[in-house]
Amino acid sequence: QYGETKVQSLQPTLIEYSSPNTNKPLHLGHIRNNLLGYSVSLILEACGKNPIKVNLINDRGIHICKSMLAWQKFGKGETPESANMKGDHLVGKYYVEFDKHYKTEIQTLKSQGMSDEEAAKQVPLMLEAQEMLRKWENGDEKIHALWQMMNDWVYAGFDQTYRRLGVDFDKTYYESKTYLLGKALVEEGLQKGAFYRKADGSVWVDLTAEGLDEKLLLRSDGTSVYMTQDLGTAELRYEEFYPSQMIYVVGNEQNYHFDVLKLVLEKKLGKEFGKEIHHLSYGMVELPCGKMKSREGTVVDADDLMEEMILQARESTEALGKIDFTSEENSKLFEMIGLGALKYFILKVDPKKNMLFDPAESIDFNGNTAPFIQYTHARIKSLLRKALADQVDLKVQNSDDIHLGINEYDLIKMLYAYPQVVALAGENFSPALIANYVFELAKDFNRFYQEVPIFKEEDEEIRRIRLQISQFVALVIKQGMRLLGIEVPEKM
RNA sequence: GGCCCCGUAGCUCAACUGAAUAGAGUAUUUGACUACGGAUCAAAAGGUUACAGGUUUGAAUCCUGUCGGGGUCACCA
Repeated sequence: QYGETKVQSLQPTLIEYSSPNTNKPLHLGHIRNNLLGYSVSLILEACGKNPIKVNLINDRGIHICKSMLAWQKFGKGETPESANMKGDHLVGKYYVEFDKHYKTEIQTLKSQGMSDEEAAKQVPLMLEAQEMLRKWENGDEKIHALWQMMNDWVYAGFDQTYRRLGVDFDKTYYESKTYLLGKALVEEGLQKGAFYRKADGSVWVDLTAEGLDEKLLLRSDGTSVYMTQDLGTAELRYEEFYPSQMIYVVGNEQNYHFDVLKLVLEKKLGKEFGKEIHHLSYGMVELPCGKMKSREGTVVDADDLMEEMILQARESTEALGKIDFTSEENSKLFEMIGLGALKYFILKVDPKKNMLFDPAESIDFNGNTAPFIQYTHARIKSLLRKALADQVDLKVQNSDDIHLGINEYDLIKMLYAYPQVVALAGENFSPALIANYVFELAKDFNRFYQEVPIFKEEDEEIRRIRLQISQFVALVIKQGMRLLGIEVPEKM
């Protein structure tokens, strides 16, 4: 029952993760982000904290206008229904479409003798997109209707992806509603003399004394930038929840951004809550060919990947000839194994580190993998079913006078360590610690299982002890895997 | 170029934050009771922890330098 306590009166711990853009579907990088955020929230909960999961959807800006414009120009009224496509994929298709036309137009301009820079400034399609953004910001009704419609398509798609991945949120913020925040803080900083205004009206903060650069906080036209919004959003959340900690699950490419964010809040503005911000920075998922780039089509799509994993689980299971279940049980099992393998593959790596994903070799089902652990669990459950059928009483009668073998001793020691592992994982925000522990436990059990007879053991008392150890191992495996967001089957 | 992160078996990852012989998985080779479920287990082999110095009783871990890889330095988010 580790992990089931939740003290409501505790100050909450805010954890932001996922934070997608609404111009394209989720990919492998988001998967690492989502799995981490969700798992860390479960681990914190198990450590007696009160996590609140929040998502901040980037639903406005030039990139969304690109998709909108491309759809308007080339879409011929296509909808997710008419195209028989998930909404996020459809919108993503037009984002790519925009880029294609953009490149053609820029080529045309260059062939007319323009320089790269000149051409980039004058691409008609880009000018139109910028015009669209201006209209959006001025509240143009038609543009807002289009924006709303296409975003709704995307949300429907995201919901499906999130649900399949098994993650959720307590609260969702939309950037369209928060992007104006932070201006008051900028004003405050100006009055304190922490920031300064340049001749063109733009506002800056000088962090050169802290070893960083000068950073823009407000454009010369008075509009806010990413940093401004993040300052404002942090304050908003602080006032809304009074959290003891605010965790941001964001890739390590934004380390610099968060250094600045903390510095500005803590040192420049003297905000206490700046201290409570923690950037849970995770490494990138690299492909054998290098970094993922959406424009070059080298992204691994989240939906495709999940589908592929589940398919592989099916094939492996059928190859092993284990299909004496009903078809409904089957599909549930294949999801459990396929998604389990994917989640474990990603979570077992230290979050801080970059990791490699090779689609060709795909994800193994043997060795240090979720299916291995799931198999161990299923096997123990099978033992326990047999014990139940044979009406074996698991209760150890006389625990004083028992000689444990080295295998039993090791397993018991291992089981005892579990709460410490969870605590450590909580302190370090590292699901990997739990993954590695559970794997060790499963491995130790398999050795035990292989080397030591259970039902064939003649001494009744020893038999009971072995069964009980098995039962506990299964329990801890199940609990540990649950903290990774991975389910574990009764049989497989 | 400035700043930040990383470099551990062929490959993918560990190493309780400075401790004793650097561990797993995978790939390779070999073996396992007519099975309590073989998606398992056992064994062999695989390393000068990128390199060179330094600190320490003790370094993969801390410091300095070199080489190699990545990130970041937008009036994008």
